[in-house]
Parts: sequence; C-alpha cells; structure tokens
Amino acid sequence: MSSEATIASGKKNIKTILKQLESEGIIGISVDCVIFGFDENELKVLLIKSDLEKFKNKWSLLGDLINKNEDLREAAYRILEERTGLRDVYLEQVKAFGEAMRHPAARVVTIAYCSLINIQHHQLKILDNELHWHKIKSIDEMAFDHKKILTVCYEWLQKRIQEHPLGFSLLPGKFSLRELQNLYEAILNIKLDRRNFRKKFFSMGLLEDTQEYETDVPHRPGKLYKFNYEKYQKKERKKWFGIDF
Amino acid sequence: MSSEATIASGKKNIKTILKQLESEGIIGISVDCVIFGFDENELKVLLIKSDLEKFKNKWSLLGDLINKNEDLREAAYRILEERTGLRDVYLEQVKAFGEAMRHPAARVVTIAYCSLINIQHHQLKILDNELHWHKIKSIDEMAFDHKKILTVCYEWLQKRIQEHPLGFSLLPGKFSLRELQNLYEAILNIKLDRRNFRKKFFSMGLLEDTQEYETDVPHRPGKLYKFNYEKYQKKERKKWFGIDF
DNA sequence: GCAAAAGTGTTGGAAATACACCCATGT
DNA sequence: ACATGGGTGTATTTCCAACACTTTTGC
Repeated sequence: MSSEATIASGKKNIKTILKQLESEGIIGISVDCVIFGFDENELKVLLIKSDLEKFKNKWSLLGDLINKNEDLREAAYRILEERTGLRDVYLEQVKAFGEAMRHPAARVVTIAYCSLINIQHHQLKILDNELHWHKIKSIDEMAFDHKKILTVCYEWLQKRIQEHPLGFSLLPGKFSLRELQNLYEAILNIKLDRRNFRKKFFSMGLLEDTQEYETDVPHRPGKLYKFNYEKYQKKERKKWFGIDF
Repeated sequence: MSSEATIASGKKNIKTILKQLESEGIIGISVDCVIFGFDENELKVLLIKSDLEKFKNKWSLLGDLINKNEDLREAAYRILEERTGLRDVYLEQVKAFGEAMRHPAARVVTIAYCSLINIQHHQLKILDNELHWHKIKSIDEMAFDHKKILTVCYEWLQKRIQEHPLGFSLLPGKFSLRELQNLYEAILNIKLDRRNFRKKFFSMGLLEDTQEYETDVPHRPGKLYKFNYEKYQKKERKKWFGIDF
C-alpha cells in the first residue's frame, strides 16, 4: 500500500520518506530508544552513526518512524530489535520531544523509550551503522537533539532507579552486593557507604540469598543474591512519600 | 496552504481532517490538556463534550491536532487557550498515548499535558462544547481512552505535588495553611496531622508570612502566606533521595 | 603473609509521628 | 457563652549517617 509507505519506515530509504513527509506537510512520528548498559563499572549507552548527511559523523540514538498500525510501544520494541537484534528487554516511555525544528529534514515528533540491558547477557546481533556501546561520560556532541534526549533519559534513570528496581536488569540474575552498589554509584555518580547500603537493601527484604558465591575473584568471594520480583510485585505502593521540595 | 491543512486543525472541521488522515494513511498527532482545578475542597477537572458522533454523550479532555509549525508545548498552550480562553498557566507534559486503536476515526497519537489552575482566579472565557468543571471523584465513563489518560495524569499529579510545589498554582496567591492542607488531603485522598503538616512546611522555609489574615470566616482567622518561588528556584536539587521501593 | 574486598554493629542526630490544650473570632 | 477552626510543644520512635575492625580468599 503506497499510502502506508509514506509514514512507514518499511524497506524504503528513510531519507526518501522524510523528503516525502516534508513536501506533503505531514508530521512524522518516530521512536528513539535509549539503551543503557552497565559494564566495567561504567554506565554505557548504545549509539549508531546517523543516516543523514548533515550529521554523518555524529552519533545518534536508535530511532525510526513508527508504522501505521503499531502501538507506540510495539514500535519501540520493533526498532530496538531491528537495530540490535535484542529482545526480552524492558522498555519504558520517558518523554515526547516535539520542537518544530528538532529535525532538519522534516517535522518529526519523537517519543523516547528507555531500556536497560545487561551487556554480557545480551549479544548484539546486528551491528549496522557502527552500533556500539559508548561510555556515558565520554559523549559530547550528537546528531539532532539527541544529546538533550539522552540527558533527559539519564536524569530519568537516576531518579527512577531510586524508586523502582529497574537497575537489576543491568546485572546478571545472580549478583553480589558489591556489583549492585557499583551500579548505583555509577549511575548516580556518588559514593555510598557500604554498610548502610547493605542494611538498606536487606531491610527491604527483596533480596534472596542463593547460597552461592562469586568465583574467580582474587579476594574473598561475596555471596550471590537474586532479586525477588514476585515479592516486589505484591508489595503495595504507598501514595504518601512525604512532601519534600 | 492546502497540504498544511491536512494535519492542522485550523478552521476545518476536525471530522473532515480525521477522515482525510485516515484515507491517506497518515498518523495524526494531538495534544490533550488535563486541566485540574481545586474548589470547595475538591479536585476537579475541565472536560468538554466530545465532537464525535460515536462519543456524543461522553466527556472528553481538551484536545486537538497539532499544527505543522508549532512545538508540542506551543500546541498545548494554544489548545488550552482556544478551548477555554485561559493563559498564563503552567503546562507540563505527562505522557504520550499511542495505541493503534485508541481513536476510532483515525490513527492518532496524543501527548497529554497537565495544568493546574485556580478556579476562582481564572475565568473561563469560552464555554463551547459544554466546557465545565467535573469533580474527579464523580467521573465514570469518558470518550476515547480519556479515562485512562486522566487516571495516569491524576497519579502523576499525586506524585508530583509531593516533590514539586505545583500545588500552589491551585490556590490564591495568599492562602492559609488550612487551604494548603485541604489541597494536599484532597489530591492525595488521605488525612494529615495538622501540626506535623505545618511543621513540615515551615521547616522548608518557603512560605512567606504576609502579615494578613483571613476575613469573613466564622471562626478565628488564619494567617495568610505566600509561596516564595524565588527562594525555591535557588535551592539546589538533590540527586540522592534514598532508595525505596 | 600479604593484598583485596567481604562481612558486620553501634551510636548520635535528624526527621517523622502521635497526641491535647488554649486562643481568637463570629454568632 | 458557645461553636468553629487556628495556633502551639513535647515525648517517642524511626530512619539515616558516620565510622573501624575482623574474616576469607587468591597469590
């Protein structure tokens, strides 16, 4: 169906589609995936080289136009899979970015979705456009307004991991408390007291002792725990946190 | 420009535009404004009667398609003004809703924006489509997926007023602590201890004593305070809130 | 036995909670 | 004088932050 192709990404070249959108005065809708990973005690993000001439040496997020008949979140999962081959990951919507001039080729409103994945446990199956992991700290310029989107998503992540157990998806199923703490320290970019950190997590009662220990470490091995999602789901969310601003 | 009209709301009838979008396989983008107000100790929301036949007796949020050359937030402010005549209000983006089948007439992705206004201090200047305030508690069915959008926005509001001084825009510039507490109690749907509530707010140091008192109350008049936005802006935001989930 | 990280308790201060009486005003 | 909500203080508890030594393992 040719009319569908005007807004679908399909097989057509994205530049052609954008040109078409622009000439017909149509607003495009895209999804950009911000995929965070954690490795070597550093927070990283997946980026590709931009398709567009204008940004040909700039890095960009994993994005594409959405199709006519897919939900926004379906589009996000599709795009993630098309770009990386990844499946079975969380995706959460963070924000819509809709400035009129954010895209040079056409008017495109984009919705940012965030995902956290374990770099070791998810092999990238597609490596087009130089897809690879970038340390968060060493990213400077990016294509479009993607630097801004990334910043918003990073701030969202910093807040979100403190009130939601998102972070566990960045770790192996069984992890040591040191790994968990490294994760929080890296994402929040702060140092935490080891004893208080343990106390906090144990008191939440959501860590399950696996009776296993780290191996191949050049020091005393730590116990391995896993996160009890079931118990977490059952907990009732409180609506009163205490006013603080 | 006729191509612009295919996506702009402009003067054309919205039903015509939707039909056109659908027949051309184009995805529309709209903004829906969720306008909360506070009156008689109750949280209310502004709704209109839906334009569409299918939902002709259902209430709906204040929405419209966005124009080609306006930012998303500009569109939100425009739509709010077109529907109500209101200006000078906060608007915050809450979430995009993009299920493929959420709109019966065409594929439309919508971005919800929230606003809080003081019912007494903002006169509605336009009353088309039976625009008026509805008590949050007495809303049952709504058009489209607007009930769901409203629920998400309400939950967003409940969380947001605890970490951000949003709520003050629902009150007069000068307000008593009782009014402030009523607001929090109504929105969160809980009872709070009066003394602890005061202690909390005073300790934040953001309330300014106006040296004025309530009038025309059939009991001891309360002091009136105003919120010191300037001082609030200067405060540095903390990135560590304490893990809790 | 040395290096490296794991594991563990206590204490002081701050903040949250629970709770009851007197005060100022309008009627 | 009474009804109504305004205004205040204290004791208790809970939570958070600061802090140092012993243990286990690999080399």
